[in-house]
Amino acid sequence: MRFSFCYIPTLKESPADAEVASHKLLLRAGMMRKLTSGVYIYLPLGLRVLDKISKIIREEMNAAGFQELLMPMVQSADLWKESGRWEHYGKELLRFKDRNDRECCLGPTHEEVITDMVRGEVRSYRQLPVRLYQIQTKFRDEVRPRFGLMRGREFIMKDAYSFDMDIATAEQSYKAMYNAYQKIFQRLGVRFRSVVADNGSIGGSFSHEFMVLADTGEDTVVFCDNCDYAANMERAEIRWNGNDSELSCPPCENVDTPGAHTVSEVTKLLRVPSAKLVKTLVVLADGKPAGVLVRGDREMNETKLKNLLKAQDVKLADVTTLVSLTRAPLGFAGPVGLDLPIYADLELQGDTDYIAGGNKADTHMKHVDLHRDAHITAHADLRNIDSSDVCPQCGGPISLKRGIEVGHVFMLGLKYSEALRAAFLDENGQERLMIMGCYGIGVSRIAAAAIEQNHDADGIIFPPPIAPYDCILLNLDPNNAEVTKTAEKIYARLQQFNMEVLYDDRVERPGVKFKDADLLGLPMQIVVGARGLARHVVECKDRRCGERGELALGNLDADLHQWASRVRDGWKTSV
RNA sequence: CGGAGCGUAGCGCAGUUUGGUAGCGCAUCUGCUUUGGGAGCAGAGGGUCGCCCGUUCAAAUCGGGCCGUUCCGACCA
Repeated sequence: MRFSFCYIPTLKESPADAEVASHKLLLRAGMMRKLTSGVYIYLPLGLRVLDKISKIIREEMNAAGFQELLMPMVQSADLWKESGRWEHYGKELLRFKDRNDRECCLGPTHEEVITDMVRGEVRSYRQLPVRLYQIQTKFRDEVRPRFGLMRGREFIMKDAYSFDMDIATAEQSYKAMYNAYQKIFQRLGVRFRSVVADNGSIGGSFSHEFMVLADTGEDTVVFCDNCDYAANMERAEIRWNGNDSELSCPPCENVDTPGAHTVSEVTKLLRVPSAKLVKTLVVLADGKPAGVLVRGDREMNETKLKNLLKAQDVKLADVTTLVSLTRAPLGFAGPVGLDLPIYADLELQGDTDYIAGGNKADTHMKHVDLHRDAHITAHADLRNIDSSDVCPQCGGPISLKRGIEVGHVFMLGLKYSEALRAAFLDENGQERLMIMGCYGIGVSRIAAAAIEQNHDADGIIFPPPIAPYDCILLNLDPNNAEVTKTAEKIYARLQQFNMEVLYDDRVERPGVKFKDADLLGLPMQIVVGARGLARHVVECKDRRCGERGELALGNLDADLHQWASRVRDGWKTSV
């Protein structure tokens, strides 16, 4: 493609509203523009990247036995009411009414639509399994869109769905997708890990996430340094050694702690480590209040609590509710005498003699023995794992890293087939519900994640599999007949080799072209200029490592091939 | 939803404190020179200062309301 024919509006400066590298660079490289919050126009170059990603996904999905279809973005509310998600999905579901006053929504995901279709079609176990996917625009009215393509409201997603007759074949579908995802992310050229994950509002029985590792990731991922354990922090279990201590504890008593609302204020005042404190959090689980106890140096894990209480929604109680329940100002809630169901973190079963809030202004309580002084409804794993914990699988040391979720596979079980009555007759003529799975990949998010992982001060460094072009060819002096003749010849030759080339034939100064070439991040640069021609060579550069070389005009084909494979191989070893 | 910031030419910003003719850099257009890492000189075009209401002789500037947008938090597949 000739640059002079292209719409590639590059920018020298980053727009002020871009915060992270991928957002800035996608804008600067002329790959996208913002229309409104969380909604972007994909410009020609950006679209090529999305197409490359989609092509790889399609190939692996097809190879895994899934067929592509395309479902509508506009959906009727009826199906969502039937599944129960019209009430539970929350404000992310963009709802509106059509001219006949019928309630509709924009599809944030398609379990309802596809299950409705399949239940109308499939009657017999002979028709199963059904394995389908689509690549389509989704809309989720996110509370806080941010970081450009990383968390948009409108975004492109590949979503796949499987319907099986029994658990065994459903697990085959799941396994097929898990393996396909491994291949897809390997082929895309991103550094990633699969981790055990929580099912969240999609529901179902178990799931894995595929995480691109990058500091700007919004998720925290836990890895074992010894074994293959890897999990999302939301989900990472804590190994508790169960050291029930029989230490005697003196009777509890109040202690004045004027103005000490926070754990750090209390520890400072009483000169004790924060591990000797019990933090009492009052939460509302689907509107019902409950107390949650974790050690002073720990963080509560909302996902674990939500799963324990089987609640749709868990949040910290607002101050008014808190004050009326504890009869004390914020910061002085405690378990003793608190008339609520109380859930305590596992490790609080062990030691005794804690300091806790006194449910009274400016008062804490010391020598608290939770067994003796409080009514604990249940003990459970309710806190976030941290780097002082050990691997729940092998007991080895763990490390925490940031990740960007680019894929998620779910075993749904009966969640939707039950709600929407997706049933079939088995070989005995018995009616049974289909076992479902669903599998998502954030196509547009991958583009952002890949750039987060692969860029430098000069611009993007595309992994070759998703680069919009394989190569950029710079004609440094379009007014020089000899230079132009050679550049045109190389341009034609590259195309004969089936290389995708962006030919910079613009009447611009060399510096402009060099800067744009680095910014766009195409893997290989070929430079045709008078200096090189005087020595019967053109120059080339590997964008990734910056290595430069020369192609002899007399041996062009062979030299080109050698460089192209060098750039490819150099990339592979760096992933 | 809570907190904070921002909104002035296509982009990046100054001007707002202390009201008085709308500015700078980049980009764009014309001409000349230049031509291997975002050129130089000369000239030109381009803005209802987010919107509405108010105060004032006079509002980008002061007051009120609204809208948009970004960041932090809460939330999230």
